[in-house]
Amino acid sequence: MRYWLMKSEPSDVSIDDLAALPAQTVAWYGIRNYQARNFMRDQMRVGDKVLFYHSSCAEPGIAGLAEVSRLAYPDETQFDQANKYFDPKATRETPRWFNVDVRLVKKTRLMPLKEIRAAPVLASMRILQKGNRLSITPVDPREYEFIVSQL
DNA sequence: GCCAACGTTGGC
DNA sequence: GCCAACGTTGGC
Repeated sequence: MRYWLMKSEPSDVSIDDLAALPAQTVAWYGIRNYQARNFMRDQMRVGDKVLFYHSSCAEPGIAGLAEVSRLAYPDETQFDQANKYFDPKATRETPRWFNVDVRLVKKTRLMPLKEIRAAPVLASMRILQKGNRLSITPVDPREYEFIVSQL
């Protein structure tokens, strides 16, 4: 089993939005970065643990725990001309983008980015590295356990 | 809104 | 295959 940190803009899908969705589950649509896509398509398995992270907002940080509830499948938004994630180069026969489903495990207190940054155990997390923009990153089991212990 | 960092695109 | 230009991310 693997551990991940997945960023979501709360103005798009917040932890409360996730809690309000049917089955508290969301398709992680709209990923248009190959490295992040490959993590979902090639490495994520049902049951993998997810840190749900709020980004691009007033209080960035970890907002809850979630898990992968469905293996990667083609991202519907790439086929929808009206969608901002539409990709003219993608076809049903050869989809380019994939997403998993993510289900809420529980909403937690918000663990702010500042607090993550202040913890020596977490110093090597991808999210803290300069210039990191990847919206999906692997998390070390030790890092995951530490974070859960702080929530 | 600013801006550093990075990924992607496309002309050559 | 190089690399300049451009677009995006995301904290501040």
